[in-house]
Order: sequence, then C-alpha cells, then structure tokens
Amino acid sequence: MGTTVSEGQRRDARNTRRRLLEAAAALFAERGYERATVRDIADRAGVNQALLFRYFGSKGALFGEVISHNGEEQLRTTPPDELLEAALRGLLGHGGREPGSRALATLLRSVDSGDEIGTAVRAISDDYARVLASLSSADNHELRADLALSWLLGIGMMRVLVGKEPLADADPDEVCALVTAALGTLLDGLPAADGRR
Amino acid sequence: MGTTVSEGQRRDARNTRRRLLEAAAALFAERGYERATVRDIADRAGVNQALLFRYFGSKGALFGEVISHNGEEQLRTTPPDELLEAALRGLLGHGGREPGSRALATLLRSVDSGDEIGTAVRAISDDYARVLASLSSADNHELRADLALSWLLGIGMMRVLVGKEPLADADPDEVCALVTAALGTLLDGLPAADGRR
DNA sequence: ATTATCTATAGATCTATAGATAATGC
DNA sequence: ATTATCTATAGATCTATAGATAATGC
Repeated sequence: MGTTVSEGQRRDARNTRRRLLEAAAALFAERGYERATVRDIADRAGVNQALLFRYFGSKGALFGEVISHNGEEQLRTTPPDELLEAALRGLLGHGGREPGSRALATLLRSVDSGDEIGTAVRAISDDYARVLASLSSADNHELRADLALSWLLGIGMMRVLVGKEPLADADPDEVCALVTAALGTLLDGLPAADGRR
Repeated sequence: MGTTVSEGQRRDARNTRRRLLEAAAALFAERGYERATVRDIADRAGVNQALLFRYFGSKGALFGEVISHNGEEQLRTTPPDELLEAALRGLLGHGGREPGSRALATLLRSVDSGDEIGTAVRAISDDYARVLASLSSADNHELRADLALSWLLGIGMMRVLVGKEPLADADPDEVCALVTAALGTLLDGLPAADGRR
C-alpha cells in the first residue's frame, strides 16, 4: 500500500528521489540487495515503484549510489585509528541511525548478488582496507588489512545473519576488547612470527 | 539438457539419490543455496528435476542433508587442534575434492536464505564452534571460539565472494601463518588483556 | 505389476517498460 | 505545456506437483 504522495506530500522530484535513497539504504541494510525488492523500497518511500526506475535507471544503480555514499561517509568522518572499532560497532549494533555505520552491514548482506553488485562491494571494501593498511608498517600490510576487515565482516555474519550464540547476544564491549587485542598484534607491524622470508 | 539416465545408466533409485546428493553438494558449495536451482542440480546429476522432490521432498531438505553430512565428515576426521587450519585451508582452496572441506564454503554462501536454511547453518556452526571452544580454557571460551570461526568465514567471504585483492590471490600458507598466530593468543586461554571484571 | 523416470504446467515471484493520468507553473 | 506519478503488463525466473510413460522383476 504505502502512503501515496497525494496524501500530504506535494509533488517534488528531488524530494521523491531522496526518499527513495533513504528507503533503499534502510532496506538494503536490513535485507541485502536481493531480498529488498523494488516494490518494498518504493512502498517504504511512499512512492510508486515505477519512479525508482525513472530516477535511478535500475535497482543495481540505486544500490551503487547507496553503498558508496554510506561508506564514504563513515570513512570521511572517522579517524583511521578509530576505524576498526567504529566499523565493528556499526556491525555489532544493528546498524544505527547514522548512514555511515550501515555501510558494512549492507555490504555483508549483498555480497554474492551478481557482477554489478560485486563491483560496488569490492570498491567499498578497497576503500576500507586502504585506510586499515595505513595503520601497519609490515611489508604485507595490505594483506593484514584485508584479514582485519575480513574478521569484522565475519563477526557481522555470524552475529547478525547466522545468529550464532553466544556471539549473537554478546556484549559489544566484550567482543570489541577481544578483537582489538588480537588485531593489534596483526596490524601493528611486527613481522609475522614465521612469515615467508 | 543433461545426459538422461537412458544413456548408459540402468534404473536404480539408490544410485540416482546418491548422484543427486553429490551434485547438490557441489552446486551448493559453488553457488550457495538460492543460486543453485533444482534444475541445475538435477541436470548435473543427469536425472530429471522431478526426481529431486521424489527423493528428498524439497530443496531445503536436500540442503540440510548435504551440509550436515559434509560438516560432520570434517569434524569426525580432523583432530580438534588441527581443525582451525584444516577449516581455513578448506575455505582458501576453492573447496577441494573431499566433501568435508566444502562444508564451510557451503555455509558461507547459504547464510541468509530463509528460516529452514538458517537452522541448518546454525546447527553446523554450533558443531564447529564446540570443537574450537574445547581448545581454550578461558572463562569466555565459547565466545572466543565463535570469534575464531567468524574470522575463518569472513576470510572466505572476502577472498571467494568479494574477490578482494591482495587477499583473493594470496598464498594460503601466508594467510594461514598470520591467522593462526593471531588466533593462537585468542584461543590459548590467556585472560583478555582488559576484559570485563 | 511395480516403480523409476519424464512431461507439462500451476502458481508465485521479480525487474523493467510503455503509455495513461493528473498536478503543477506559465 | 510540462513533467511527476500511476496503471497495467511483458517477460523471465523458480519450486513443486499431478499424472503420463517406460523400464525392470516376477
């Protein structure tokens, strides 16, 4: 159903576009790319489903705009040495109000949704990993950053998607403490204990 | 098309059932639950798609049989203190020949595919985590085990699903060395550096 | 005769588009 | 007159089932 524009809203293309973007951001974060249908998004925005195609061309293009916007927002507003914890907390809380914190949750649920989506997901992963890599001085710091990012996403997956206990209901502070302790030694640039020489 | 049974195969319900199971194991590991269609599975098995429902009832029931069988095989044949590395290598190689090593890859691609699938995924996650938890003597060893398992799955996700470089093409030995070093301190039972008291 | 296998199709989705309708700005 | 919005539907999937066909065992 979804309240139509005629109830209370004036016609306003820009506003409609913005409402679609916000509804899409929320639904992609909650359900991932494939399970958030264009009809659900349009209903949540209170507009007709055909307008989504008018303003964004395709569902995939809308997704690209949502995820890159949210990711760039978190990266822009978070100091590099706080990114690890901020991103993890964004995943541990169900994705708070601020759009930035929903970026990785969206990524998490939308991996494996076709080529176009994969490209967008890989791009935003690169952005996060680049910042994390800057924290380490090891020669393989890019790989270490990928592994750190992998852990965050894996934790999100087990907690939110799988619902594995006790992780699913664990205190975010306790999780954070364990993870940052273990990742500290990974990123701080000590040479790998027995790495390839 | 898929070679039909009339070409070379005798009629044999048991054999047909087994072929369907093997085809399903391969396709679920490659594509996950949703993208592996019943028609693809039947074609790969060389039998008609209707037989899948005759022998397994539904696609979801077939999935449950596949994942629990493969998971239990790896858990039964791997000593607990080698499980971490074995599971990780199963994810790093594209899922080798042995069915056991494909269990986590299948899990990875099939999370978030509805209630029935979620239940099967949670069950097999519990089995893995229980073994990992036995390696630690910390008071929160179950949570630590969940975090270790999360890392493995996250790495699989970034490497196989996202295709993030340099992780995607990294040497499995190098990845293994970094991960086991960092996880060693997590699981070996030292109290968390600043854990909640 | 029994039963393994196949054909055909119901019924439920989903994205995307073409074209009709109706609210705004001049 | 312009253009934001809506209606209706094409076209592509997918799971599941009912009932027909054909290979086996007695």
